[in-house]
Amino acid sequence: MNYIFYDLEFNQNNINTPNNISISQLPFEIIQIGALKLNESLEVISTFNEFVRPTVYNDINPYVENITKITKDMLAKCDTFTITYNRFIEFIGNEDLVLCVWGKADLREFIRNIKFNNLSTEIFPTKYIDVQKHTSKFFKLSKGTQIGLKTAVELLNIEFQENFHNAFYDAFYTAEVFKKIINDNIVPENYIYVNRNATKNTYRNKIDTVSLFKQFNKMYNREMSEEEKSIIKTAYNMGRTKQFMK
DNA sequence: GTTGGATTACGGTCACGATA
DNA sequence: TATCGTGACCGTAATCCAAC
Repeated sequence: MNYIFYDLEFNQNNINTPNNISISQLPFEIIQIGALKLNESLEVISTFNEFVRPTVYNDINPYVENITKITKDMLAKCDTFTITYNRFIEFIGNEDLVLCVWGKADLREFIRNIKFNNLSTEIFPTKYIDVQKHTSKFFKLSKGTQIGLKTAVELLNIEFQENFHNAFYDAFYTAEVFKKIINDNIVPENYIYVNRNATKNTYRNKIDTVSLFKQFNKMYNREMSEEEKSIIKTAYNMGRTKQFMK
């Protein structure tokens, strides 16, 4: 089984350059894919490093440009996502493989970009290892706390070669971290893409507590106490559910 | 069978920390 | 700056069970 360590750099909407694409459709557009293929002995057998010309957010968000050092000019002559994705699929090959990523965001956004470009997700592997999750476990971090890649590299005494926030080098560092923490408890999982926006519950509206308490203040001609506010809020919710209606 | 209290399961919200 | 995942917390609904 081969390991594909990959990382992505994204561009996102720039508030100063509005476009016609709904942010929920494609909040992050991939502008760089970096990857390393390792064999079962964790030896690098091939690499992949390509920039992607954006077609949605054509101007690089200043924040993204600052941390990635990727400029609009650098991407002007690059291929679009569709072409680069096909080359990436060729790169990973047909062998048995597992994707290794630093956090599940790179899986989610990769699939979202594939779907947005009307490409097939059938050929995209679903077997993955979240190296960030296992590294957090390795360092026995409290639940909900995820270690950053740079911190992990420092704590594991991995030699710095390049700056972070470069997809290829971040993939490289992810592989180096993995080599340090690998153990028998780390097994591949199956990734299921969920479009969060599509599953958001829309029937429940938020209570305007400010207006609600203001109304009570007016009715009783005084400020409601914190305890009273709590009771009012609970009673209001009970009324909405009609659970005590006869 | 009905009632009412206790427990459990589920889902929504929020804060936090991570990503680019 | 925008977005998302995770876990804690909270409230509601469903379920269980004892008492009658």
